[in-house]
Amino acid sequence: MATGRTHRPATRSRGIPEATVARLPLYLRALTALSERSVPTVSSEELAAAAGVNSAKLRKDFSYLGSYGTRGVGYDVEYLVYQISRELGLTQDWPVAIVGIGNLGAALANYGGFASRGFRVAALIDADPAMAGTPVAGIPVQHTDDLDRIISDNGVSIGVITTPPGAAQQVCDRLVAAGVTSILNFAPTVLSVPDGVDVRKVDLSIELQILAFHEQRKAGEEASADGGASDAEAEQAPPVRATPTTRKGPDGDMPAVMPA
Amino acid sequence: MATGRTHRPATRSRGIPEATVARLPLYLRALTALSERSVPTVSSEELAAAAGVNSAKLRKDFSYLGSYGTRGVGYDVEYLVYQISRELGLTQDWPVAIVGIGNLGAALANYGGFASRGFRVAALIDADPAMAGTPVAGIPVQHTDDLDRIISDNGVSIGVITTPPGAAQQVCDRLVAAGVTSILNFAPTVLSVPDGVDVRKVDLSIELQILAFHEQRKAGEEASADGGASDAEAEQAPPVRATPTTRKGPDGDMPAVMPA
DNA sequence: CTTTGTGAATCTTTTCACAGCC
DNA sequence: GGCTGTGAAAAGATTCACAAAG
Repeated sequence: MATGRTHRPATRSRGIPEATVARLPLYLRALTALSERSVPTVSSEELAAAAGVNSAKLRKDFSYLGSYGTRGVGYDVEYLVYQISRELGLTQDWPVAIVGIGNLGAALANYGGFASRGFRVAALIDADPAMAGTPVAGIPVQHTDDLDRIISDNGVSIGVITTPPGAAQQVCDRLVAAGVTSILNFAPTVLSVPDGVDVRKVDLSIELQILAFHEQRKAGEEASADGGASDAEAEQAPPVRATPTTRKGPDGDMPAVMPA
Repeated sequence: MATGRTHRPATRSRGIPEATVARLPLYLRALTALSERSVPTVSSEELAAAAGVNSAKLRKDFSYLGSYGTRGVGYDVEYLVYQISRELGLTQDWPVAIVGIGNLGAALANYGGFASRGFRVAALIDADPAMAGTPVAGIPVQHTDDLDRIISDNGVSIGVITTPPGAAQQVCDRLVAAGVTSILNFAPTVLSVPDGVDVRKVDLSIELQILAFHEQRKAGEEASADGGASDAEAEQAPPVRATPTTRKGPDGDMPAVMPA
């Protein structure tokens, strides 16, 4: 949902579809669970169920990585864990810096599942001088002034932004200038970055709004069932358009023209 | 990325594509910013830039809602804010319950942008009896035993799960039994829910893994440029497959057969 | 002249269904 | 017999490009 950037116009490198990449972590999680239970092999059907997808999709996804299964048997769990980990680049260590140590930043720093898979919180950075030195999750917070040096010294290439929205773009620019090429943005802002930098966003508010959309549908569905254009639903006086021309909202439109 | 469930086989109701729905909150945010700056109208080009998409996509998206623009002029900001809000169901109040008040749950409870758009934290629920009564973000934490009653009393239809992964499915089941039909899941677990319930997930670890994938590509690209199968990269001894048959990983495969 | 709204073309993703292999 | 791997078909999303409207 986020990036789509290709930092080189979709060169015919080893092309794994983006949708597939986004599911590999899911498979990996399911496989890790099986591995811990010492399950030796798993079928596409079983694994798909554990990952919450259908088996055809899973098989197609795996086919982009190579032929790692055995017909009539399934997939070797350990082998597949290794292959997917390698494909995702998790056989190496990724130092990560979190910028903006408020409630959310601190929560992420404390989050266990973070370190579990190759990711290591290498630095915490905040603009508040009062926080400098205070340890959060055992890691001392450092001041933004030193951002550049902190990034270089730790070889950070992945940055996590948990600042207030107003500071996000500036922080982003500084991270990029310091050499960060992947950013996970929790601030509700659209970040603009140069080509070659990937941004993914996580936005609570957006997720809730998407849920609200569907929720509303469900509520409306109970009442409908006849195809008629139902009566109004305008609880508050909606704003009137500047030029009240021919609008054609498919249904539930503004209730006729209203005086301002 | 998350739901895909249709709780009725994609009935020809007012069909707005899922991809469009996922972008509406983005447009709304950009529009709200314009509204606050009292900008009266905006072109698809400008708005698209502010939302971080291209203008053709934006126009197509809006076309599903109806014809709300004026040719040669653009879109009326206030009018569009209202229309999108209504479409997303944000003209009504959505009481939300957060279950699992650890670091993350508390951070979300404190998160400002939460309340801003129709969402209201109606209840905080945790399994730890010691937390009961303690206020977090001004809201007293209640015990899981009362989950059922809390959900009904507050008319909650959207639940947020921030429990440890082991508890997530159970909490989910209880929420659904109590009447919740939309769930935002922060726990790294695949939730199974009955038809008619929507689940969206937010997973930090997955996002980082996707970034790592692309990051790895970038690093590899510098070195390559010749099409040759490069030499190994196996830092650790990888697991050997049970039946070491003909695998054909497209490149960077396991370094020949190894004795266990 | 400017900018929307939208068919048509293109690209991506998912699903189907079955040949091929164990 | 069971299960993977994959072409081919279908569905969905994005982009193009331009007629229609102001």
